[in-house]
Amino acid sequence: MLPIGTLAKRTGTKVQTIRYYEQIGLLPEPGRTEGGQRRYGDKDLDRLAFIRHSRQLGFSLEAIRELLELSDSPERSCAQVDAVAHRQLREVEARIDRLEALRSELRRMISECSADRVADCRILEVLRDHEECLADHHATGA
Amino acid sequence: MLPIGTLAKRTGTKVQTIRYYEQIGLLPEPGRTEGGQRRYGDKDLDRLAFIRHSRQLGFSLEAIRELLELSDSPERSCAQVDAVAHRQLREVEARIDRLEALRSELRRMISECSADRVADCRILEVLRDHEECLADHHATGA
DNA sequence: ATACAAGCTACAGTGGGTAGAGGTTCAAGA
DNA sequence: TCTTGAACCTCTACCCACTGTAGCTTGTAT
Repeated sequence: MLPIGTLAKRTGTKVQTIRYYEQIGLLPEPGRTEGGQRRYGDKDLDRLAFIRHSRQLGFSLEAIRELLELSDSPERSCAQVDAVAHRQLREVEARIDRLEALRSELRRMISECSADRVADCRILEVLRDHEECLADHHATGA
Repeated sequence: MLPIGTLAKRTGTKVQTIRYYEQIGLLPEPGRTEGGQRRYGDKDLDRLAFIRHSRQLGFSLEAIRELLELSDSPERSCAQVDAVAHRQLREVEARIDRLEALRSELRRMISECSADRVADCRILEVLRDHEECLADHHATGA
């Protein structure tokens, strides 16, 4: 039975994060010692590893919750798993598109500025006047 | 003199966001009517437009604060403005790189799964076992 | 005079954690 | 067995950039 610090090291997770996952119901409440310290088994290790790997691939905790539930019913069709993964892929692709648009805007802006003084700086001018605002008014994921 | 709702519409900002910008000192405290309602002038409109354009390009509020300060001293060299813009460009490029890595991982994962049942699902398997974890343990910007 | 849209303040919540205060427990060495 | 000290515990607040709500007040048009 592993204490929380060991679980943390093995999975590359912070101790607080593990407790946070427990708090939001992503990890089950583990057993405790008489003194009240958490003790984990291999199943917990696997589950946490699953969560961390999924996070590394950009899945939200809600999506991970869904994947974990699905993986608990091994006889079901995996179409739903596929759907979650595709959704994630689409989200990543959308973020890339958005960031690539930003990148070219920034590059253009920077390349146009050859001024010395702030008063003539093209960068600031673009930021002030920026006519062709980017399509939407959403956040940029900054 | 414009009330806050008009300013909001003209700049594509929510009313609460304008009050938030004021609260954190990004917008100056405007004049008020006798009854206590905010009234804005053209300078405020310009400043808010600058902020929104910069946000659309992904600049953080801290970076915007810096840009606004710089643009208040028109005789200074614009090298610092350039530096802020370049820093932003590098951040965007880094995020793109990261997301492109995620995208290919996701694509590979999805393409490998041709199972019917959750029990044989390659996607879940990859999430469980994912050996070659991506380089770092940072957040993904999700 | 009245109706009602639009304004006001203050506080809570989002996602995904992270940091710290202040106290307790576990395990190893003497 | 005692003592040390690292690791654990709970609870709370903080990060970013907003967004939403409750409950009230003000401005404006008719």
